[in-house]
Order: sequence, then structure tokens, then C-alpha cells
Amino acid sequence: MKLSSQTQAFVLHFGEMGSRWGFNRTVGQMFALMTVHSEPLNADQLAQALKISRGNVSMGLKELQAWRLVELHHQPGDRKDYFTAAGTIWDLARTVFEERRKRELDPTLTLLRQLLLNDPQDEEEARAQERMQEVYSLLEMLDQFANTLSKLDEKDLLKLMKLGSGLSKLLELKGKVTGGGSKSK
Amino acid sequence: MKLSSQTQAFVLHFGEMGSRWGFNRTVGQMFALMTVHSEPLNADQLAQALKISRGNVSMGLKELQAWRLVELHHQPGDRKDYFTAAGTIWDLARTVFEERRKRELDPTLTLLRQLLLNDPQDEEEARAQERMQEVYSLLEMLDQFANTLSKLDEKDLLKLMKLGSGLSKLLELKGKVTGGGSKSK
DNA sequence: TACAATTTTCAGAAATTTCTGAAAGCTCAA
DNA sequence: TTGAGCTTTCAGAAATTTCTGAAAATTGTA
Repeated sequence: MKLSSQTQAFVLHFGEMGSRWGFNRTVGQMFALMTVHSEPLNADQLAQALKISRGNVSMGLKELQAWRLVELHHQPGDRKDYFTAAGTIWDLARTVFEERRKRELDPTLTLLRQLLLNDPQDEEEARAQERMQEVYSLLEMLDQFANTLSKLDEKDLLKLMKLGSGLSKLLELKGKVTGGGSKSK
Repeated sequence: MKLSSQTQAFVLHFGEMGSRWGFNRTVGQMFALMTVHSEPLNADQLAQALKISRGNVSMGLKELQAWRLVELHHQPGDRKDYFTAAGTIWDLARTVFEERRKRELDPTLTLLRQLLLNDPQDEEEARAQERMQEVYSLLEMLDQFANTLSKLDEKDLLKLMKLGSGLSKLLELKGKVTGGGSKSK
């Protein structure tokens, strides 16, 4: 399989960006290729197109499955596994968003909950705990907000993201209209 | 300077998480320490507290300055540079958010704009470009949304993040109340 | 059951990133 | 202008991550 120079560039770029997005170069490349390629691809095709070893492809696919970013298919009369990117671009973005939340926020929230259980032993420790509490509150809220966003359907998400400066206007309305409605807990 | 076991744990954790947040272990540790420590710290104190070399501290501080996460101070009669985390926890979170947007989104948007200028040479390339266009549209919107969020003041951000399920209710109101108001371009 | 096709695993190699520490560079008071 | 005190730089070392490829495991078919 020969990649067009467009696809080549796209794939290489996603490889470079991979580490910033939470996966390594070849995983990024594999994901990019499956995203733009309309047909399902098997491991040999991936290895050949990206010029990487068969073993590396196997590991990469495992990783992408852990991220829930790929889908397994089978072709009749062919024992090979074929893969595609899982769902629409929106689905993919949502999945990346959720997985990153899980990986970047949850472990820290867990640790901070732990640490904040202990009583501070001196002044300096008390001050440190205050700051940790602030970090915790903020991350906790961010986590819940991310969770709320994840649950919105595509229509609402689109609406929200397109609001622009309308967002703060809408926030002003909050309560005024519904009479203090959603007290969310 | 001796770190309490609390602070020690916090610092080590931020070191581990560092790579997921966009910086390396020692940079994460330095940032964590400055975040919980109330007093400004100089390079020697950082090196000693974290048991890392003076040179590494210097590089780390440079990195944290590039992220705009630390602030330089001077003590009267002392030629050393002293550093603190730049601003409140909210300020810091906002800065990390903005920097990450810049690093994770901008390069990809730039590349995709480039690639989409070219005319597709065949069917497969046309299909690939369609997908790239979808990726572009989504990332572009995300970028603008992130930008909108960055501009909200703390009060509004808090309000938004606390909405929970109230968010979709509020979105339903959009337009109905203001009479189609903010058409945002 | 036997075996051919395929995938997975994993030890070691290669590549990349991070860290150290000595030397070079700055800056300011005298 | 000198030199003490401090910071930065950067070549090479150390640590970590990623990748390869051969061997082991798995799976479906005859």
C-alpha cells in the first residue's frame, strides 16, 4: 500500500504530536492512518505502510484497543484481523477526551484525597495542605465538568462550542429565567 | 530544607504525572514544590530539596518560565533568584490550559490548513481529505471553545463548571429567551 | 490431532530523553 | 577592572522509552 504525500504528511505529523496526546510515535501514526483510510487495515498493511515491525504493530494495536480507538473487523474467507478507527471523528474525539481525563486527572484526585485525610503536623504543613486542598477542589470540579461535557449529545456540544461570547451572556441568564432552577446538589 | 512526607508524596506524584501533563519529571517536581511551598525558593534550595543537580534546576526553571508558571523575586541584600508559582491555583490552571492548547492544537491546525489547500489527485485522496477536513473542523471549533473558556472570569467559569445537568437545560433556553440573540458571526 | 496462518510476547538493541557537573558567562560591588 | 557570587550552557553519561525480530502461543480448518 502506497500512501499519498498528503496522507504521509498527516501520518507523520500525528506521529510527532503523539507524545503530546498521550501515545508514542508509532501508535500516533497507526491511529492517523486508520483515521484517514476508508478501508479496514490489517497488521501487515500497517507495518508495511508505516515501515515498522510486525511486533510493534501488534503492541500498537493493543494500545489503541486499550484507548478504545479502534474496531476489529473480519473479511469473509480471511483469517487476518482488520481494523478501523472506531466511529466518527466526533466519537474519536470524545473517546480521546474521556481517556485523557481518566489518565490525567483520576490518579491525582485519588492521591490528593489520601493526603488530605492526614492532620497537618506543623504550620508549614498546614499551609501546604491548604494549597493541596485548592488544587484538589479545582481538579475535582474540572473532572466533573469534563464528565458533564462527555454526556452532552453532539447537537448540544456543537451549540455550546459555537456560543463564543454568547456563553457569558447565557450564563448571566442562569437562574434569572428559570427562577433559580438547577441547584445541582 | 526538609520536606514533610505529605509534600514529598505530592512532589513525587507530580513528577510521575509530569509527562502526561507536558513536562518531564523534575520540572513537574519543581512546579509541585513551588505550588505548595509558601516562601519563594532559590535554585540551590530546589536542587537540595529534590536531590537533583544545579544544572537541571536551571534548565527546569527555564522551562517553567517558558510555560509562564513561575515568577521571579528578589530578596533585599541577596543576589540569588527566588521563584514562586505564578499566581493563584486558578491562575496556574488557566496558564497550563492555555499553554497546552497552544502546544497540542495549534501545530496540527496549521498543518491541516496547509494540506487542505491541495487538490486531491484521486478517489482515495479525496476521501482522505474529507476526513482531514472533519478533523480540522472539529479541532478548530475546540480551539475556539478553549479560547472562549480562557476569557471567562473566575466567577463565570465556576458557574459554568458547576452547572452539571443544568447545562443542557440552559442550552435549550438558548435563543428562546433572547429571541435568537447571539448569532456569533 | 496435525498444521498452517496469524497474533502476541518479550529479551535485547536502538533511539530518545533526561540528568550531571564542570566550564563558561554574567553581573555587581568595591 | 577585578573577582566573588550566581546562573547558564552543553558534552557526555545515565535512564527511560520504543522498536525489532525470533520464538511461543493461539486459532481455525481439514
